Amino acid sequence: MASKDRILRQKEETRKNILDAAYTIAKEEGWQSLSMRKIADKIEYTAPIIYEYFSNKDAILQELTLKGFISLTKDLEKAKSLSEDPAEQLEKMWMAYWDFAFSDKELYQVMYGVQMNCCSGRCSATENPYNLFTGVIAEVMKSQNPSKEVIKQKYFTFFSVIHGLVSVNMIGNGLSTITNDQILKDAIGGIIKSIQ
Amino acid sequence: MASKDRILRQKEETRKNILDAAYTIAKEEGWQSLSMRKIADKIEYTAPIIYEYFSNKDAILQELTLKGFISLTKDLEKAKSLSEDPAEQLEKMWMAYWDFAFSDKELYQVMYGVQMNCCSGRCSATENPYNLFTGVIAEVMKSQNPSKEVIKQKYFTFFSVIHGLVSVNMIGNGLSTITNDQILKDAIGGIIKSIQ
DNA sequence: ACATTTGCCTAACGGTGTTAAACAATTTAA
DNA sequence: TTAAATTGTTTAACACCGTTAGGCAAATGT
Repeated sequence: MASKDRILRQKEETRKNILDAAYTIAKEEGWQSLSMRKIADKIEYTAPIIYEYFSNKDAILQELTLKGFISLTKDLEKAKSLSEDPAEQLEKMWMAYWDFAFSDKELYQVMYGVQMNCCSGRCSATENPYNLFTGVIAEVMKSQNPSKEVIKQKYFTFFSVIHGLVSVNMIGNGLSTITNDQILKDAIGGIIKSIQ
Repeated sequence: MASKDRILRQKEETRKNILDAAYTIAKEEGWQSLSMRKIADKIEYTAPIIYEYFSNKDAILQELTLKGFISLTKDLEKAKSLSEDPAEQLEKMWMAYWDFAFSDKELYQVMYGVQMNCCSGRCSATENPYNLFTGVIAEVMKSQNPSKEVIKQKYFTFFSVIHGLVSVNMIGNGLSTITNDQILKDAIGGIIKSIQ
């Protein structure tokens, strides 16, 4: 029966619709006002239907988080491919990270719990950006034969700076875009120089 | 009638009790599970009473935020007083900031919207830490005659690094305390050196 | 003593996430 | 083809949330 396939495709589609609806609502009204009933409304169903696709609301957020990390990883890989020089790669990657945070603001919020209580459980895809960055950092530092621990430490230094800057900007601080750009480039450049 | 005074004192006490109860519940179960009815339970009243002291739940969070900034400011002033050298003052102040974030974790969360949707409206006390820090930064950089804008920028560089590191640690990252301390001291030291 | 204010509570409204039960439609079996 | 079983979907409900309105009882003022 080929109709089975069609039904399966349809099921997959509603699943996708639920995720899309959730993300759309979050973009339009913020995560705070996202509700199961609103999602149901948007996909033209009633709320309990959603529970046949996701075990609860948190599972929806978790799946969006996963999608976010996949998307971010793609951006980072693309940025890396723009250069051959590790130091340049690193700079471009963090810039891509920064761009991601603001072009997919709500996704970033749910991924890192900015201004919202995100799902605690972490998926394995979380580690993809980590692996990408530490790989390039290792390349930049290779003349120093750094330990895994040192690389990890350097990564978190980078991450703290960028994530801090992102958070501060999402909460709203009264800094101009130009100033932010300068802080960002200064910080990234500074750390890269310090590890070379 | 001196009984008026007693009643006024009692009213002030319940107000304080509400704030204390809210903070206690947040510490015990997290901000997410804080509810008006739980607060009422803890102070042995029913929920509507709270609205005679605070216009709504957000007002409670806002007042706790205010208390947080006052407390943080006090810590920063104390740290500053430990040294006469501006650069040293700056280091000690950021260390105090770090300590505050973890000894009053929930307060920090509500102040800066980490893992929760904090109240958007900012009180004037928010600017107290800002003024303290920029004052000392200006002192450190005084030989360069920096503009207000530059000082602001340097402040936000500091802030981003520290707040980023704090956020990352509150979300949970798998870094040891020692590593964090090292990153923190490296970062603070690095920035101070870069502005001297 | 009565009238008024005050303190506090119960009940309710509209919302939330989530579950159970009922109904309708479709597929399967006889 | 008709009866049975399965699937899709909805309605109703539960327990909770923030918040408001109304009423009761005690304390206060006159």
